[in-house]
Amino acid sequence: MKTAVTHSSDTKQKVLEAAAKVFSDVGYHEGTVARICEEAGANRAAVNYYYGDKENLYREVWNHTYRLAQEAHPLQSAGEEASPEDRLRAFVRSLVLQAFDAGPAGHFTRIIAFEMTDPMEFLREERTRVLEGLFDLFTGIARDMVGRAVSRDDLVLCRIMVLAPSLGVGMRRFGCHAKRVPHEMFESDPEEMAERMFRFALAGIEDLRSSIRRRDAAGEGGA
Amino acid sequence: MKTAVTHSSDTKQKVLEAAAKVFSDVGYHEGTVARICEEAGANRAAVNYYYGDKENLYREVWNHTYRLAQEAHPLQSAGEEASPEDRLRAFVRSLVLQAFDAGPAGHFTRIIAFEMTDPMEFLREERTRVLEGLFDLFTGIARDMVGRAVSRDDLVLCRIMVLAPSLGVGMRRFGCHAKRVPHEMFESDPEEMAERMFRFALAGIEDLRSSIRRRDAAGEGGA
DNA sequence: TCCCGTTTCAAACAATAGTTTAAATCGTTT
DNA sequence: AAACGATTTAAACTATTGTTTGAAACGGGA
Repeated sequence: MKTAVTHSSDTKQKVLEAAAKVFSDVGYHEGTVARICEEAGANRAAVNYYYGDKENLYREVWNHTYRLAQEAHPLQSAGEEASPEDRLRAFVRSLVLQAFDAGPAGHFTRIIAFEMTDPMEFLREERTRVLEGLFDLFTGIARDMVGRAVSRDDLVLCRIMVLAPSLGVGMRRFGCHAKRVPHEMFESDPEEMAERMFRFALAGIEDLRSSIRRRDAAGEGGA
Repeated sequence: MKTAVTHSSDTKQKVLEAAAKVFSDVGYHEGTVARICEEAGANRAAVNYYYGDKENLYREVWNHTYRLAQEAHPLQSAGEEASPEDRLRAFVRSLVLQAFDAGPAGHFTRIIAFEMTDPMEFLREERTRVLEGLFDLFTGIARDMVGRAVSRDDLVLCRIMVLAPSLGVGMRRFGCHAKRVPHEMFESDPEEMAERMFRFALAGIEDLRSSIRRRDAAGEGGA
């Protein structure tokens, strides 16, 4: 059977992988189809032939690299029954390992970084889906850790203090002047750095929790 | 006197300000000279006439907005004699206030965000100067807070955990799906949020310090 | 071998954006 | 008012880039 795609050349896949590499390296605008096709060893017309246009290729890269990152370092690894602390540890660990993955699974973190500062309008749907999932997952963990009396600002505070470093760690330039990806940013390995980042965040969250307790106690006492 | 520039039209200044707004909004690539000149109420050729080319205009915008941000919320406000805690408080506060400044002084934070993910090669010098100053200033504070036995990784940890949120707070998209600048991200005012971010960071750093003490004590005991 | 759909390719095309140019305008000085 | 330099303007120019096109090459059935 499979009448049509008999010798199914792997050009399509090659283009996708090259695009993932290029886009994660220099972003959508500077990632020209000429360069992508060159790195894929294909003709310039390959992008349009297989993916219609550049925007659609970018969409496919987004979905593809997201899947790769999730498969390599899934965010939901700690089950629902685990303690909030362990769930946060697993959460931070996954993001950091994704960021430092030197292979294709590491592309997604850098693409997300581009999308945070310079969101592509045509990717709104896909981006929103992923980001909302990420934020919701984290918010659930933070809510469980801080306790019932958590306010909206408390959650935003946690989000900015935990997510910004966890995502930003894969960003260029945080290793001061790393040329490209800062894999040599830490002397210790990513696993250990993830654990240390988790502990830093944990201390902040526990401090927040106790300050909320004080705030509530004072509020009840004064009322 | 002033033979040449007698009626010195303010077009040059208008273009600079429009460029600052546009570049901080959509970045270098999407910030076309056409749009900049339109917003400045000037002719398309104004950029080249007054600034030579687009790259040079961007450079001027970088320096100009940096100066504005520094004048509005100077980073060195706490003197050398202040306690490390107070210096960190002032440091975080300045960055957060810069990020949330709704006027021209707020542009720089967003331009820096673009430069972190997508650094322009031709800006290397200027960018390095600013970033190195920022990193060095923070490193000095962190070193004083954590103590003598601080390692390189300790400092990188602090940098990523404190700088990423302080810079990232001005980034789009951290307010989940804010259309553009997330000034409505917090319910409380920037001053209070800065204080809370400082306290969160402080807890993390103090935890780090005590864990280093334990590490050293164990090391000496075991040796 | 011939046919036919698929894939590859080089060239042409169209759109965008930065830059240049030369003429026109304006304000000041003489 | 004439003259001069500085500024503004519209149009042309150039380079880049995404896309389209039509022909050529390929590979497996009939």
